Formats: sequence, C-alpha cells, structure tokens
Amino acid sequence: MRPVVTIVVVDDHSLFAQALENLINSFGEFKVLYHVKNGQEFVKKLAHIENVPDLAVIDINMPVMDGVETTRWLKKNYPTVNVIALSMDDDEPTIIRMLRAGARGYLLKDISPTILHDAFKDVIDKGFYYSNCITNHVLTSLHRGKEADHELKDREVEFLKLACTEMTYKEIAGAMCLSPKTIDGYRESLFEKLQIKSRVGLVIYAIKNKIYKPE
Amino acid sequence: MRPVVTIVVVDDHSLFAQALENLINSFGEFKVLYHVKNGQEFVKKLAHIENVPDLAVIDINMPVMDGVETTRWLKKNYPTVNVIALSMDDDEPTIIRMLRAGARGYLLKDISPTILHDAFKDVIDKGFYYSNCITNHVLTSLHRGKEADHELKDREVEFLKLACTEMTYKEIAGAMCLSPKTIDGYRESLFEKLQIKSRVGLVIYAIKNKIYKPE
DNA sequence: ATGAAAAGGGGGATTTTTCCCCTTTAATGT
DNA sequence: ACATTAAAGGGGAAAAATCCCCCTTTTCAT
Repeated sequence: MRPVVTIVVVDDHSLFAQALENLINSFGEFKVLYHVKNGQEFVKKLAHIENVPDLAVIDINMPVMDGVETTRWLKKNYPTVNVIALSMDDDEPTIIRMLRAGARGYLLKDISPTILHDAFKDVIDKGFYYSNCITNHVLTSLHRGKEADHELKDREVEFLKLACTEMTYKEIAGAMCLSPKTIDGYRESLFEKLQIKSRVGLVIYAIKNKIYKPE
Repeated sequence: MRPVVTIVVVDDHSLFAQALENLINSFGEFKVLYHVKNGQEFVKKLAHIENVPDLAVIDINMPVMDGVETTRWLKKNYPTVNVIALSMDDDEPTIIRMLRAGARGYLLKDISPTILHDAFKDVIDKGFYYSNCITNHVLTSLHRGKEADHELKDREVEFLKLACTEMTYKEIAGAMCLSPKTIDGYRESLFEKLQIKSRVGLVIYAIKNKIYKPE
C-alpha cells in the first residue's frame, strides 16, 4: 500500500478549483492539500515547506502569474513536483510552451473524471501522461520541423501588442523609441513569418497566441 | 421540511460539470439530476418529462447551443425552470443578454461554494439572485440610458465579422454585394457608435463582444 | 578575421483607410 | 399627404498602410 498522493490545484476559477478538489478527494487515492488562485499564491504557500505536494494541477489561463510561468518557476525551485496542465483550449503553441516549461501532462477541461484519474496515476507511476489529441498536436508540430518555429523576439512581441491598439505605426515607433521605418521592417518581417497580409492578421495572431488579451 | 430541490448543470467542460455536480450534492439540500454538454443535449433530456429540474445552472460559452439560446428556449418551453447563468467573464453585454433571456441570477466561476449555495437558496426562495458586481454592471448600463445601447443591425454584424479577416473593404463590399461606398458608410457609422478610430478598433470590439471568435 | 546575419533606418511608389460633404430612393410616422 | 429618417451610394482628398530596394553598424560564428 503506497502512501496517499498529495495534490495542489492552481486555478483562478475558485468554484472550479473547489469542485475539482472535492472530486479528486473522492477518488480516495489522492489528497488535495489546498487550492490557490494563481502562481503567486502558490509561491507564497510553498514558503511553508510542509505544503509541498507530489502533484500540481495547473490551469494555464490565469491573471497575475500564468500556468507557463508557474510551471517554469516550480521546476526550478521544486523539481520533485509533477505538473499536469489543465486548460480549456487545445491550441498547439500553448501546449508546446507548457511541455517545454516542464509539464508532464496536458488535459482539457472537457474530459471525464475517469480520464483525470488515469492521468494522475500515469504521472505518478510512469512520470508522464499524454492523451491522444495532445500527441497528435505535438507530432504535427514536430513534423513541420524547426524551420516553422517562428519564435518571436521580445521586441517583436512588444510591437505586436501595440499593433493591437488604435495607434498608428508612427505612434508605435514613437512609443518604442524607434524610427517609423524600423517599425515598418518589423511589420514586414512578421507578415512574412506569420504568413499574413494585413494589420488585421497581426491582431488576430496576437489574440490567438495570447500575446494580446482583450479584456 | 421542504422537498429536495432538483438541479441540472449545463456546461461543455464536463470535468467542471462533474465536479460541480459533486459539490452541489454535498450541500445536502440540492440534488443534481444530471449534467449535459450543451443546450441541445438538454433539450433531448427534457423530452423525458420526469427529468425537468427546479433549477438549471447554465454556462454561457458553449458550442452548438450557447447559454443565451438555451435560456430563451427553456423559458418558452419550461417556464417553471429557474435559470442561473454561470460564466468566466463578466462583460456587461453578455450579462444583459442573459438576463433578458430570462436568467434569474448571474454568477462568475471564481466565486466561493458558499456564495453558490446562497445564490441557489435565493433563487428558489425569492426568485432571483444578483451579486454586487452584477448589479453594478447593470446599473451603470441603465444609467447610461437607452441612447447608448448600440444594438447592431444584422447587416452591421455581418460586416463586422468580415472586417476581422484580411479582406480589404472593397473585397468585403463584393462579398456582401454592396458598393464600397456603402461599406465605407457602415464603417463610419460603427466608428461613431463604438467610439473607435480605426479598423483595429473594429476587430477588438468584435472579439470582445464575441461577434468574431478567434479559434 | 572575416563573411554573414541581425538590427536600425531611408527613399519612394501604390493601395487602403479614413474623412467630409452630397444625392437618390424607399420606408415610416403623424 | 408630407416631413423625416434610414439605407445605399458617389466624389474627392488627406493620411496611413503596404511593398520593394537600398544603406550602415553591430554582433556573432566559423
């Protein structure tokens, strides 16, 4: 008989977190220590060393300190904690970033309790859990190879955020302390990288990739 | 001693629905009959008359048949069912639409189980539950009066959707079988109504108001 | 060390977007 | 019946976005 596996839930929807806590506890083999609203609260809680769990179930879309940041911090400071990412949307870039940050599994919020249970067991016993839909995503991504991995630079991301406002490129140039011509260069190189043709394309890309979050 | 209140949960995140079901049952005074993934499934379930609940907890963002549609249908066909809307975002237009559709309460997913419990009791006993943040929203909306209720016409919504693509206005005009000049008129009137200055403003507005949904 | 990128910037042309003022036709209210 | 308003459309101009080809300086890997 192995000891009870301890778990922490990190999710800003506290109703969901609470409900999930009850569900997990009902499995019997697991014990939820507590749940927190975001990464920052988790960091605070972890200051008390007795609160370190075996497993952390982390939501990706959170204000303050999101899932990717939290996972990265956790892997650096408490590498023994296994991370399972929990998210509503299954967009590929997010999955990749989450796995690179150190997550051992990725689950969508529309799964069944049974699958959740299986995933927990797999991560504890085998060290990982990858559902079919996730492996498909990752495989297609890897298949496309590294030449398509348009990693945006900090400066480009900054520009992208401003491009989602009603500023003209000239105003953006002023805000970034660059010449309008340089901004024009950024724009053109992004059009090429992202395979788009207009500023609307920039906005849509930024929103899909959570570089700009409306509301 | 009153009889047990029966509840149905409608949410496409079945993990959340399941977890919420457990939580609600743990209150003791309520009994969740079943949970479904969307309005269409709810309609099917209701075909068996013995499955009609006292209360329906309905998520707003669902594929297939969303919260507003579901509530409207429910109020027409089963007016005795009380509806509590459950959502992640607290954007005002959505709240207004949901209340107009017939919801008796509006809750955010980041509330505590206690508040959830109170809301259920209020809706059953008093027929409504409005949290502080919601009443603020609604009051500010009502305060702004009816002249600011930019209800968009079908044609404008159609234009707005196309404006979120990489089509030029000329192409949009072609797609909508209108002169480019008419499209220019739509654009200008929307700029006025929505208090914006550029096409980026249109895209952001459309996304915030769920007229265009990226992925 | 040296050639190749990468980062910042310029000139200039073409389209698109944005803006303002104006006309016609059809629907609508009083 | 008549005024009003909404919807579709036009002319024309200024501003912004898009595109293409060019230059310098720095950084960086072989």
